[in-house]
Amino acid sequence: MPTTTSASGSRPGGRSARVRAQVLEATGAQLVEHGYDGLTVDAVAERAGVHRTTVYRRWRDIGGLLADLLDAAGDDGWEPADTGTLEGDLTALNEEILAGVAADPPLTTALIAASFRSAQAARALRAFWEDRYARCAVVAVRAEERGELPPGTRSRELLVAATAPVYHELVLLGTPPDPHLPATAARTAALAARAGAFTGP
Amino acid sequence: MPTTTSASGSRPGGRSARVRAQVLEATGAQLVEHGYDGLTVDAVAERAGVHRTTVYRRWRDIGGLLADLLDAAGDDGWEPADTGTLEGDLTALNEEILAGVAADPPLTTALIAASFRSAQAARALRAFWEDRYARCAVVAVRAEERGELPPGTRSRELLVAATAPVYHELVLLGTPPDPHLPATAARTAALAARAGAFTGP
DNA sequence: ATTCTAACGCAACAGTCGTCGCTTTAGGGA
DNA sequence: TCCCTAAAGCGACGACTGTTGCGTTAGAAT
Repeated sequence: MPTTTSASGSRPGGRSARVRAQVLEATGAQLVEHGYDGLTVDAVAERAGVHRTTVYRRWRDIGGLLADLLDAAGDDGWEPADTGTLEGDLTALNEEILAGVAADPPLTTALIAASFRSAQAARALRAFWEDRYARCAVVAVRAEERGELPPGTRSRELLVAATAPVYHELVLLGTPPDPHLPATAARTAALAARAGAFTGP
Repeated sequence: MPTTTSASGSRPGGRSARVRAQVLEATGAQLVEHGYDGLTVDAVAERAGVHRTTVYRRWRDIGGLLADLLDAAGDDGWEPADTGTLEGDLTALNEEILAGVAADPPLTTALIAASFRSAQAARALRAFWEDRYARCAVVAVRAEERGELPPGTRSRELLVAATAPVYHELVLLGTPPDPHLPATAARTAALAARAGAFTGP
């Protein structure tokens, strides 16, 4: 997570960039240590050694902070695992999701919660997810090349079918993490995909 | 939505019940008219013609109000539609979900948002959903009886697989409502179920 | 080196949220 | 009918959030 990203304003060098780096780092640290409820603008500002008004002016609210954090995080070089089978790839993906959602501190949940309070955070989180799904398209491509899938399979639908149950159980239904939920959801989606559920008009 | 439910306290008659009815009705009306952001304890109290502290003492926060509202709503006689086919039943269910989430005012979204702020609201919402899933079990039973499904299909898994993509797309990913999302998600889940994805160990 | 200005620091402010101690009232029981 | 008490009313309070006007500073331009 590089913190040297240049600010987009007209004075990128020196202080602005430094303040941004300090504040974003403080945001992440505060979120990790005290969860979403402990994530107030005041706490972040104090932790970053910066005045409250500076944060309010540049980021508007906590949602803005998280959005900025997410934009930076989205630029990492993440790629889906390549296990050799469609079901294996989807399972690995779901296991990452499960680990992320069930993690302590609940970073993902905090971001989702924030997205309900801040349109800015919501946009950033959705962009992050869409980017992730786009990167995962290769999973379907590989499966097609191996002959595991009918040609023309719509990767996004397949990926949503595979991952949605994990999010749904953990985030919305609040069921305790089931260690083989990732595999069963992946298997179900792979089965449907092989049967052609995501091809055709 | 009957508002004559008796309060569970030790003084059920008269004032307590009247206040509860007034406050719950005001909560619903305020939510419908001004959305979740306009749903403050103060606004509800004023609307109900009741003092702020009364609301804070009996319901603690907005989450408590919504939880109480949900408990009342869960007692309706809702039943899943019976269309004659598994896929039809699941599609109808998904269409109800889509309508609920995409509705204006966004009642469902407001409840979900509240569940991230209030553990009480979260519990109530989850109980509501589990109750709905339990009532939907009959969909799988009917399908089994028609020979559409292998015996021993786990209804909850099937229902989650069918409905999760709808919630995921609309609530988390924020994609605009796709009118045939309900049908495609239902078809996918039904396909997997027929192939035995939800049977066995 | 000097100047100029975008960005930050600062203090005071209004608005909101949730709590507390006390008083008043309604309604159930004798 | 009278009393007793659970519940509601009331005002004040502290904590937090977000804004504004103004002074200060760092660093970019020349």
